[in-house]
Amino acid sequence: MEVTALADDARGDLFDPACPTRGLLDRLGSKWTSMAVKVLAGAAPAEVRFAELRRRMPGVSQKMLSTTLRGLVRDGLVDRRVEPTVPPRVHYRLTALGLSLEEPLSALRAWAEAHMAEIDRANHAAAAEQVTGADDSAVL
Amino acid sequence: MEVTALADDARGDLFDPACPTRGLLDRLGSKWTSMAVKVLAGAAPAEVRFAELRRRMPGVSQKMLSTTLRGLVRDGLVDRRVEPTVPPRVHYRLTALGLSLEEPLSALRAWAEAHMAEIDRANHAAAAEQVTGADDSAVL
DNA sequence: CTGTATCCTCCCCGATACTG
DNA sequence: CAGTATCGGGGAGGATACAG
Repeated sequence: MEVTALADDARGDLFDPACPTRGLLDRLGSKWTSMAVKVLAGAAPAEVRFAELRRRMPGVSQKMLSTTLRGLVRDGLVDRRVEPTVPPRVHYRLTALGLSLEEPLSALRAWAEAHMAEIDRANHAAAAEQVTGADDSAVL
Repeated sequence: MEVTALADDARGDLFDPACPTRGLLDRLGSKWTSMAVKVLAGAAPAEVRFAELRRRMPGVSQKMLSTTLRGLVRDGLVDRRVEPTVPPRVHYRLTALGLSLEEPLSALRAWAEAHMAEIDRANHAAAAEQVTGADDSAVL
């Protein structure tokens, strides 16, 4: 692996200071991050083990869960505690910073649950216009 | 181009109903979406023209702005109004749905502005541990 | 049990050029 | 002015195998 250890998980040196939101959304946008935060937040302040975390995130692979958690730990949003047994047990929990993120994030989740169906309908309507020859005057 | 017109902008038939948040974050995660919403929300209820929008989003290309806006229109978050002049003028503004998204989204922006620097520091600290041989006892 | 190492595929996004 | 068409690089992320 050599010197590549430096660039290991680095997602670039962040972003344009004028728009920190992009840096945050790049992270939350990665497929499993928000779900991991959700599960960890739901269990807080208790810890969650790797396998348990995986069970609560249907569809995630070992690799992606590992990668996701490493990113969160690196960002200081999650704490990682290793129980030095054989086999090892690894526990994760949100840091104070991670917990503080849960608040605005849950607001976004609430919006999603309330309005994503509407977005879904808008998409299907747009698709329908395509097949009907973009005849928008008759829609509805 | 043929029948591909159907699949044109379709980002899949959405997502697992159990997690509408993923569908939303997939959209907000795309590079220019959140910025476009921000600019449009800042101008609301006024409309913003394509070129003006582009000026307020430093670094965006014509193609990506066009693609981003098309996605937002398709999702029902943005309205598009064409002034049939020569050359044409096209105006964009958030729909009621788009405006409602701005609320939780601005909360996320506030969190980002308040805490991304901290995440930045955590990342640099993690990088530093790599070069020092993971000696975390001496950090700080 | 909790990871890491490879390989490989898909698609996001940027650059560039062209159109009405 | 407001787009669309095309090409190409690079990274996200899934499958699989292996390790401590």
